[in-house]
Amino acid sequence: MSVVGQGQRIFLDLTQQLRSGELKPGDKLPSERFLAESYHVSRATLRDGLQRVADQGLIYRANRRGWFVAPPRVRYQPAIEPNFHQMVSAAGGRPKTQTLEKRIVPATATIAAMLDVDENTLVFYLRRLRYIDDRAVCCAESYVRADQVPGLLDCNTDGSMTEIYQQQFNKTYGKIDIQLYPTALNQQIAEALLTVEGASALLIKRLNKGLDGQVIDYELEWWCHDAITVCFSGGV
Amino acid sequence: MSVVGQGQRIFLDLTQQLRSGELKPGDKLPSERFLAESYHVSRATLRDGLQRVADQGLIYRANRRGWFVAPPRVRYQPAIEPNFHQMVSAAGGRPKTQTLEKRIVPATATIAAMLDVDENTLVFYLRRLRYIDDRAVCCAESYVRADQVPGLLDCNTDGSMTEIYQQQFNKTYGKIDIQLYPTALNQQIAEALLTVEGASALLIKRLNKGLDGQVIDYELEWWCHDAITVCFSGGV
DNA sequence: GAGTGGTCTAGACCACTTC
DNA sequence: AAGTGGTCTAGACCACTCT
Repeated sequence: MSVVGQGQRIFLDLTQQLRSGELKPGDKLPSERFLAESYHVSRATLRDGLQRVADQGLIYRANRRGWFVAPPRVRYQPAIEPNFHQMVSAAGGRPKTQTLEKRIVPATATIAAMLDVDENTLVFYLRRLRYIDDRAVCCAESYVRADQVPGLLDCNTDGSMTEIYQQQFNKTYGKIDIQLYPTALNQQIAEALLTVEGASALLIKRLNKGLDGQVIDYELEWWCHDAITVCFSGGV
Repeated sequence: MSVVGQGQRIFLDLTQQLRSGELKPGDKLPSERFLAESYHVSRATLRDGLQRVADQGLIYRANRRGWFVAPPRVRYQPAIEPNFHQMVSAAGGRPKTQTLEKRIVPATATIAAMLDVDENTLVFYLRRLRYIDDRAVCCAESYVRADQVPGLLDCNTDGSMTEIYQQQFNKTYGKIDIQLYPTALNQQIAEALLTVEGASALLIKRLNKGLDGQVIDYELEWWCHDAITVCFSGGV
């Protein structure tokens, strides 16, 4: 099977154009109908090719807006550098955080177990969007123990939570447990990220403890998979 | 936009069947034509629905063989437990490793930089397949410094490399640096994993150093994304 | 309002797996 | 040999974005 299909041909050609710099980060690709015609394929086949490029993280799709060239991935070291703004700035990008929602909610069984509190204990819930260069790349849901950082909801949460914890409550992260799942976006998250339901994503679950070993918060981060490279170390 | 499309309807229904246990891990789904007819949709739409389920990691596609129910993910802690056989056994699965290729090759610029040797230095190259319960879930390419473990290629590499290092060469891993990319499979790897070019995958790059800080090997692991949950810790 | 992307149909042909 | 998945076509209609 060394025959190259049409979808693969388009993938190879676009990949080449992207690597050679003919297309630059942030550029919008021509319309699907135009591209399909230039490759002499049907729109379905063209979209297959585009999807392959997107799976590699070289382009991404903005819902109903078209296909765009993805910027280089940002190095994300969740175990040692949980500060989004510092991370993006260091990589030469413009970070932004927008709080979509902050409420007090009763802990579900799952959340209660993670936070090490009783079910239905009231906890803070935050939903925030992370931007790099005006593109929403991450939607983060945080469940925070109210007893650890009372009054959190009165703070401006459009910056770094670690800074708030430290400056307002004198709390610093100790151990951080991280789980990582390649998965797909549900409708709500997809909408927030201006992309489509089912778009492939990286789900990072973080359980953050204080220096005293007590759980501070539990976070679900839904990342556009093309935006980051996750890095960490182990061993001695 | 609260209208649920056909693809999504199929996704929801199959997800429900999988969670309820009507379909069990390893089961083959009915043929696409049969499913399309039962949902009263075209094959293209049916495949869209199947793809969404696969993106969640609940089913997977075996090239030309059909769609199968995926077993639960195995916890993979690359930073502290690099032993595949132990990991899978602990999770109740049957692990297997098959060496596809072992050769001596000159280091390319990239590989030389990672291994901290001169370009074109001769290094060991291994390509191995990892199985869980007879399903190939990972294709691993290793570049090993010959000066660290001379004679490695004469060993049976169908087991754990860390054990060989330790028992034959008295070498133990010290620091491990890990990078993680959600990406898509190329043709060669896809073929080895009995899946299709472009299937979404998790690429894990590991740089393994000895206790003396010298690089021992550099490994590229291509994982079927549904097979594992990556876990690690950080902080104090 | 024009153009575009999102979704879907109803076929087709081939190569491969399975029986 | 039959059935299946892999790939592709040539349309269609709608809802949304863009200008």
